[in-house]
Amino acid sequence: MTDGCTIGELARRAGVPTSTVRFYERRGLLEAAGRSRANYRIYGPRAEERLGFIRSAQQAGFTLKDIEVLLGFRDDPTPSCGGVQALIESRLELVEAESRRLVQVERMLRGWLSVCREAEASGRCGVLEGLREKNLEKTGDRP
Amino acid sequence: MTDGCTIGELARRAGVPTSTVRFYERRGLLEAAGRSRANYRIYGPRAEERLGFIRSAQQAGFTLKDIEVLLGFRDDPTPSCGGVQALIESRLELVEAESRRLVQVERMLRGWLSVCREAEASGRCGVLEGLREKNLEKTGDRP
DNA sequence: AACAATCTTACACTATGGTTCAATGTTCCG
DNA sequence: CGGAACATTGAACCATAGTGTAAGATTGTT
Repeated sequence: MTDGCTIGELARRAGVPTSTVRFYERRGLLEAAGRSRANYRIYGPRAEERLGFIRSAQQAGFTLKDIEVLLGFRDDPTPSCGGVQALIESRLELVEAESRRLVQVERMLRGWLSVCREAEASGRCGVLEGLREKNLEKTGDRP
Repeated sequence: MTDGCTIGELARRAGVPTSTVRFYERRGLLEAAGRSRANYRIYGPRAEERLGFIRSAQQAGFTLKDIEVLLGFRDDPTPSCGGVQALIESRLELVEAESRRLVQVERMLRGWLSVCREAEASGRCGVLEGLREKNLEKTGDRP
């Protein structure tokens, strides 16, 4: 018993509600924690790290399902690393694509805004006319 | 009766399933279409444009709820344009923030990948060790 | 001892954006 | 005429990622 904290502590450190921690356990992302005599979940630093990993992976856009796979690779000393690599690569591609898409979206929104402001300057509300006519000038979306 | 197409036609043009078109109608995003004698929905070019607008706005990350508001401003010649502008501006900020975040995520993923590849080169699968130890080197996430 | 805070469980519910189904009616092509 | 392809409806259902609730046990503080 060098350390070990309750679910509330762990959740606070990770910045998630306790309900989420329990939810991850139900989903099998966090292994069932040890229990205190009062049946409270007791977490060690490994759980904290694991939870941190989950949140990071989530930030990267991995679904919980993907994260299950990633965690599986961490847990299992299998020599076939290809699966993770593929997963990460494909996520990277998606992120890159999304990045490019957001640039287009940004341009679109700025366009809308400028229509809005021009119109404002000239008294009328231009959002309707502007958007009605130009629609969005189809910012090339085909892959 | 210059033109007017069925739901299937409209859906095909917009690249969505017919079920989605009906769903949008249920949600009030598309006004109830006119009907043929056989009670088929008949759409004109305005509906097509409106559907296009919805999809574009969705691409920009607006929720259907937001889009309801945007469409409301298009429909209603109210002189108070501020609401839309605010909506668009706030979306733009979110998109910018997300753009920045994705750059971080990209770096993170590349980091994971390089660990992965190094390890591969040296025979072991490094994803576990690598990710276990560095976790993700906390790519500064605080706003 | 009393009281708040924290923990336990199971189950139900939320929001978002649709999709699927069954039963039935209509239109088009050969 | 017949069958394929399309249309109609309401209702139920899906995935994702949780959140909320009730009812009770435990722990820490005063």
